[in-house]
Amino acid sequence: MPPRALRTPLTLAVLSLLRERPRHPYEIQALVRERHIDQVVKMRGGSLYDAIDRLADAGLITTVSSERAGARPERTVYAITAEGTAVADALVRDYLRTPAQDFPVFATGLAHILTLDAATAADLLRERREAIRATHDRTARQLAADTAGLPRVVTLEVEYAQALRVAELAWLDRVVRDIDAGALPWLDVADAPPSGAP
Amino acid sequence: MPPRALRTPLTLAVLSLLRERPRHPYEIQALVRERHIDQVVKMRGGSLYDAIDRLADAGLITTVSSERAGARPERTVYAITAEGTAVADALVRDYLRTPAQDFPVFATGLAHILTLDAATAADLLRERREAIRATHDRTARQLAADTAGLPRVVTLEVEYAQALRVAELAWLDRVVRDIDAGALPWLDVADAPPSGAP
DNA sequence: ACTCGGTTACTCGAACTCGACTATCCACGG
DNA sequence: CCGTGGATAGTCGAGTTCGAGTAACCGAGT
Repeated sequence: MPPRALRTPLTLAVLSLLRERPRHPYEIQALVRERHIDQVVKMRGGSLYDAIDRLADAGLITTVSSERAGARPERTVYAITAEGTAVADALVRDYLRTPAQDFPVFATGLAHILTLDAATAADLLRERREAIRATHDRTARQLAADTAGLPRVVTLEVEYAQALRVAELAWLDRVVRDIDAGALPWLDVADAPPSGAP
Repeated sequence: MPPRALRTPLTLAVLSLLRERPRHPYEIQALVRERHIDQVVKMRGGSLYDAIDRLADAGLITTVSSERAGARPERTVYAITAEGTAVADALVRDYLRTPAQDFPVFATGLAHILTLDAATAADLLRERREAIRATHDRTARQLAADTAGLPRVVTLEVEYAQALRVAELAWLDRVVRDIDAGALPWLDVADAPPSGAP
């Protein structure tokens, strides 16, 4: 099992794109944007080049050629190796099978909600709800348009994110209503440390 | 607005604990574990000390004293400053109001599901469902026990995570059923790049 | 002709993260 | 009384991430 740094969402994206055919880093970057993979995988600036270097050092990908068009910087083309394919496969299985410890920042916000008063909290949650509702509606339209062209299996991750959005909307609705109705008793900050379970 | 590195879930946790009263780093670390804040906020080894150093450099917290008990390492006690309190407040509001771009690794897995065949994928998703179901049941019992003691408002983030779990379970049920029934047409890998939207 | 913005294609250093390590004290069994 | 394991408290350096910078090319205007 290769080290942690070779088993990240970004390295998986790289391996997958190289699985289709050899490419150079910039092409990968462009594809990640074009196919909206960056909505699912965090990719910022130079970290892609770093990831590719690591993969090459570990032998999961190899240099195929080094073209140069004019006096522009060199383009190194990489291809996936057998080990790379194996790792990619194992990674996909892992990601699907094992629920990971994600740390959504909203949960952090909720853990500290008692530093605010009830009315303010309700207002903020309402704002959040509207923002999510907007994203939801946009995604719904997009998914509807897709069903006319794309097979469902290629947009599963969008469908999943949408399902979570629906659930969060419903949850926010309930909580906001409860706060407004006084059905969610508030506490004085001094009494209650902003914590989780006991 | 302070830089990104001072506006992370971990720094917020530190600021919140110091809001209660001055503490030294190890005490903060212990509290984070004790109150299960580490279920919501990523905290590994020395990163806490790094975060505290940064907060101190930026003046959001200050050294109050440096006790030494016996020949043990020194314990530096920190307290929150007015700026620190302001930043913590703004952060909580931000986290509650603005839906963030989280990157759940499961979505990455889904984006690459076509590198597997349908039967394998269904098996993996079933495994995932059972794991989540287990967590769900454990959490449900814990929440039920809490209602006898803790006010609901202090376990909101647990309730939220649970709501998302329920939604994911339902979604997984549907997808697994559809795959089993052949109602989710699969594609040949060659035809379909593992991508998101068009 | 000239420059202006956009695209191509990386490079680099500063900042950040993380796990492994250090070192002391204390309680307790043998 | 001696060692052993856990709690106390933090250090360190190697490895990673990130944003800003560099630098050439290209087409469309003016």
